[in-house]
Amino acid sequence: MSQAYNPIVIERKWQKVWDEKRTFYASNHSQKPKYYALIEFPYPSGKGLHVGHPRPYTALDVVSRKRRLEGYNVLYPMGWDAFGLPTENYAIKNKIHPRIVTENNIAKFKNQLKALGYSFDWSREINTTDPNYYKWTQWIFIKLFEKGLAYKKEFPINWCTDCKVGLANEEVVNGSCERCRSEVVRKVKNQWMLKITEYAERLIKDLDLVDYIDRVKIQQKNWIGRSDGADIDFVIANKESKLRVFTTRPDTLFGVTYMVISPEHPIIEKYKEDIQNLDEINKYKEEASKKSDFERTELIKEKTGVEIKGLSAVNPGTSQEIPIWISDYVLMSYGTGAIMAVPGHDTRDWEFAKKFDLPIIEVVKGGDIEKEAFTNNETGKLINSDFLDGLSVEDAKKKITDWLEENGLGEKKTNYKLRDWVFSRQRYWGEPIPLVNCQNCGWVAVPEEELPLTLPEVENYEPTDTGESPIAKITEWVETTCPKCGGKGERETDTMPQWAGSSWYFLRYTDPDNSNELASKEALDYWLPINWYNGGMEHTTLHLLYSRFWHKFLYDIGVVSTPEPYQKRTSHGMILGENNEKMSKSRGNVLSPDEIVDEFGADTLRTYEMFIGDFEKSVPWSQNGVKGCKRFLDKVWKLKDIIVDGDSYSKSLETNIHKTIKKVSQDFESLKFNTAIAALMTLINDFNNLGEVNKAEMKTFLILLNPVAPHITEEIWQLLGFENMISDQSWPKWDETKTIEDEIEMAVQINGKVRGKIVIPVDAAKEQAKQKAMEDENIMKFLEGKTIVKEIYVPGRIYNIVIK
RNA sequence: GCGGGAGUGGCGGAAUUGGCAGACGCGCUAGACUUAGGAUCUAGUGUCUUUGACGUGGGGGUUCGAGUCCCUUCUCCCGCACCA
Repeated sequence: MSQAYNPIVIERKWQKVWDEKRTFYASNHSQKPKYYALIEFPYPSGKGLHVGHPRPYTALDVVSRKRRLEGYNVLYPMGWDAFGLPTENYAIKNKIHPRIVTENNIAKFKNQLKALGYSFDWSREINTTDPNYYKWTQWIFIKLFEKGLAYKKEFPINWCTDCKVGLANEEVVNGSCERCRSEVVRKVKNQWMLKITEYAERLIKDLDLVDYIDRVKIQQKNWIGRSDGADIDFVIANKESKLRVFTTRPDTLFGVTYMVISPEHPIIEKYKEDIQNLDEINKYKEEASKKSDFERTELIKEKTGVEIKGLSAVNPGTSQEIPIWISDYVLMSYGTGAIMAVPGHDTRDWEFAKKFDLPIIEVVKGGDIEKEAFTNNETGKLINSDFLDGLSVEDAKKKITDWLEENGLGEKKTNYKLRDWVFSRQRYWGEPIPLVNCQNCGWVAVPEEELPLTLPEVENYEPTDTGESPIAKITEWVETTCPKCGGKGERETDTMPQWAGSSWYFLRYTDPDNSNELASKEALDYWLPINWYNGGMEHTTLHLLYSRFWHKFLYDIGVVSTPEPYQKRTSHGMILGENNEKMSKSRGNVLSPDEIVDEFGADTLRTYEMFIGDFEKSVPWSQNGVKGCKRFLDKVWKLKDIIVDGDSYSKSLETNIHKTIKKVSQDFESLKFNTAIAALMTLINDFNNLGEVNKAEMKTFLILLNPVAPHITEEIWQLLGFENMISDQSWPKWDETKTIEDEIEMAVQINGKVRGKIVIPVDAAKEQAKQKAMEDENIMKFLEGKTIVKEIYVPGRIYNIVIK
């Protein structure tokens, strides 16, 4: 009788062996083909890991371990995305330096991760708060600045009233702070911005170059929000100025019966002398400005607006004079801040026109514009539109755009919803923005040799209500000399957002200790692109988009050689609490991996994380499910008791083994970890039903299971006296011809209903199947007295007899 | 409203893409072993009026055959939200 399965002892033992042997260290110089697998590095919060974290980590650990066995030089690194507000808030509350808090949290996270036996190359561990790291974050910022992609702008930003910090558009959810759920208000601030919009088109187009799951591509495309149309100039009657609008439906030009401009539109100020109802207009403007964005979106039901009396525009199609209105449903931040209103064919314009009794003209036939706007642009035909009459919407768009361009009235135009990235944060725990403001020279970059520009020590990290970073109070740090002219200068006191350090971290892993460059060209060229990157859907329009932008910029300045950082992107579903609710401290359903490891072992946790359900969907935790996986590993452990000699697969198991190799190999590649494990469970049931397993079969089984449960499989391998370690073996291959059973059980249907089963050779002819079927009592019973009308025989699949 | 995804046992989920629905696991039932069982093993487990019928959210259709394809409809989840 063998000893009992003791995961605690076994797991510590093998983790030590892997550490000492540097089993999973990746080499930058290898004859093997490279493979770079990546998961999103965690933010080391004080709470430690919860059982949701290991899901993606285990998945790519499985892939990484499989790749190594397949002969690849694999890089699977880990690090810490450690700048950020929670740490700073904790530091403020407990009066501990954020650096210390970060260190402690990292130590905790690292211990937890180590206990799970991941094949990370720990020699490449990085930390975004390490000055040797953020030196290069600052360096990239300076490059962006030098290329004109970082600029400072007076800008109404999203200000979180609780965090006291400006937020990116991407960080505002339903008018509140993504992090703390507090109200977000508009606050005009001078902010550093990054011109991500300059890359909008490439960020869409280059999605064609990569293999991302569809929902990620779609979400990014929607976020960037490309729309094609035209800019059209409307002359303001009896004035020099023109009112430029953007429209996606230039074809409806003849249906424009009025215009609407945003309350903030500069034309109002310009022609205020001519406006007869200026008081009314100003009152409306004031009310609009008081509304927060939250209110604006909440109160979308009823449209409001005021006609600007004294000004009117001329429709360039019809040459008729049309009124100009202001309304807050037109946003200054998109397009030109003015629209041409086509109430017949735009829902919002239709509502507005109905409410204010403005004329509605039908210019596309096909709907009933008395009842609602007709917006279908596929079936409609143009009418009441002069030279466009009779054309389809698509053709009319082309023709009118050409006409506008020929007559100097407008031009083809593409707009994007994507906005530039608000890059300033008024907090302490972030990378200092390495710029100096000089009275003579303006903004000047800190010279490269002075990087990193480190954070100064401060008395306290409290954010200020004035919206200034706590660093602003450290005058000896702020006051400096201009790097350019040597005159008096002041440092920028805003810091970078949390997303900065994570926008390029995957590059640093390739060469983490380099002090001359962010990474050597050689290392970057060797490892890039990342072959497989898995991460959360919540980062699709944040980190994933930002890092693609930075990577493209680095590509443009010759730092990296691939236009895209990630060749493949997948995403995991969330793990919910047992009560089917999102795990959170307030709900009290947070589960730490430590508890599972202590009670069942890391291999059980890893197996369960992979077996729990569809990898891409969210799924509730089940403690019983964990036990089931422990039982499975107990069974694996006990296989030692039924092992027999044999250096090739036995006849009775050969097909099963080949089938399992195929299934597991393929499923590990396609995120179907659950069915891969199910196949291994089935195989072990077969072993037990047979009462024996030979050494050749056992070896294959252990290697197949190894990526999921690495400790127990190495231990059994050693206990059985097999050569070397599993990590030195090769991934088993399957023989396609051997995955097919010689004989199969085939269902025999009568009129589509299963009435019997026959056992026949897989490649048997119809006659043979028929003969067998006729021997079946039940089938004969159904055939009795009936005529066979038709027979469908699909070899290896089905035999269906149609009778009357 | 727009975009994306999903509806299959008591639960998590399978189904070679049009070919035996419910693999695998959990749970449950019975039995064995046991001082004991929240351990282990064995057998069973979609529903029903059980030689059979019904069954993949509902309704219709195509087909020898539909969870899978087509039409229609309902429900839920996620993302965006007056983007002209």
